This record gives sequence, structure tokens and C-alpha cells, in this order.
Amino acid sequence: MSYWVMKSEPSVYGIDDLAAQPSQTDHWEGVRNYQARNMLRDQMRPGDLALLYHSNCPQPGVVGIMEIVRAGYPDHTAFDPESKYFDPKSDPDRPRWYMVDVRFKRRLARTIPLTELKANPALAETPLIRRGNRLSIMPVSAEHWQAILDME
DNA sequence: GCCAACGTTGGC
DNA sequence: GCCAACGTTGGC
Repeated sequence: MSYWVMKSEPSVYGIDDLAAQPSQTDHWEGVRNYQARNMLRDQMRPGDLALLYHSNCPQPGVVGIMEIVRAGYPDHTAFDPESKYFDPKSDPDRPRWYMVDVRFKRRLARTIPLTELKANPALAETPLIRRGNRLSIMPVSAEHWQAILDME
């Protein structure tokens, strides 16, 4: 079982949106980066856990925990010309982009802000806070996972 | 809004 | 394959 960090902009899709789903489950659509795609397609498995990180907002930080409930499968929004995630270079026979399904587990007791994550020496090596890392899906070690939750 | 740090595209 | 131009991300 693996741990992950998944980023989203709360103005687009945040923890409240996921929690509001009838099944508290949703597709993680719209990832259009090859490195992140490879993780979605090849590495994420049902039962894996992911921290949800809110980016591009007043208080960027980790806000909750999600569980991966379906392994990678083709991101159908890439096939839909009406979707903002449409990509004409992806088609059902040769899908370029993938997604997983995630289920809301819980909110953290508080948002753990990026400033605090950066200030924690135990997290110096975690991809989330390494400068310039813009991946929307990142692995996190079990040790770093625990170190983050210890800050809750 | 600014700008650093990327990733992608396309000419050659 | 190189690399300049361009687009995007995301903190601040």
C-alpha cells in the first residue's frame, strides 16, 4: 500500500466538493502531465491513501485524507469536446490520460499550511515542498505521511 | 499581478 | 536532438 499527495484548487474542486458527492466518491479527472499520469495509471491501487492539498488559495495546505478506490483507467474527459480537459490527441483506442476514483475519508482537524510543512525539518525531502515542484500527484513515504499527520 | 520554475511545442 | 518561445502552475 502506498501514500500520495494530490493537489487541487479548491475553487475548482476541493474537499467540500468531494465530501458532498452522494457516495463521497468521485473521478480524479483532468490530470494532464505525463509524470502524474504514469503514477495514476501504473502505481495507484485501491486501498492507497492520499492527502488532499489545496493550492492556489488563501491558505495553501493539506486539508484531508482520501482513499483510492479504483485503479487507473482512461480519463474520459479527454474524449469530450465540451470538456475543458478535452485533448484531441487522446482517443478511446489509445488513451493518453488516466484517472483514478477517490473516496473522502475525513477532513483534518485543521488545515496544515504549506508554511508549516516547509518549516518541519522532517519533511525537507518530501516532494510536496521541494521548490518548483508543480506535480499534481506526488508519492509520499510512510515516514513523511506520519510526520505530516503528527502536525494535525 | 508578479514572477520563478517548470513542461510542451515546433522549427531547424 | 537542440533549444527558443510559449504556456501553465502556484506561492506570494
